[in-house]
Amino acid sequence: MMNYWLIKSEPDAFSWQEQIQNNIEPWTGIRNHQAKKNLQSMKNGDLTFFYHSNVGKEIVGIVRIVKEAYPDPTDPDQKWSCVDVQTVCSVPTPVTLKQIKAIPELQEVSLIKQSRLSVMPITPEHWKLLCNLGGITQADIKK
DNA sequence: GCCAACGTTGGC
DNA sequence: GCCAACGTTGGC
Repeated sequence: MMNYWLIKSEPDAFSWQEQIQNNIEPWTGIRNHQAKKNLQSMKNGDLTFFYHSNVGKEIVGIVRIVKEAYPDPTDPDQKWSCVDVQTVCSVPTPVTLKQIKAIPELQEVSLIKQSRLSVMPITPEHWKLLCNLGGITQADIKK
């Protein structure tokens, strides 16, 4: 059973270009309980949108979970979690927040409803729709 | 346990 | 730079 997610990053702090260069990246620094819960629900192979917050405000890429939740090494108390993500592909036509807000079917996505949440689930229906908007094909996200 | 004060995120 | 939304802290 495949699950879909969306993670946010401020490009000034960590951009999609850096993700591409690093290929596999530990997703550390999450300090919110709901986001932590979502991190811990991620399974190897799950696909995740990579969203640029603040600058760009658009979905720019797709990554895959390659290591399930483990203690965040950047947390001295080791009470927060992180996962490892691997670059899958870029989104040919980045999907902007503005676009998403303009589409009635997408009004329920957490990106809009819980604008401060940085790790959130995406329903399969929304995933498919967002892929279509971004020009992502099934072939792009196969191994 | 309530709530005011304060800090952070993120869109505009 | 502003501010809404929301989380956290600390006094009571």
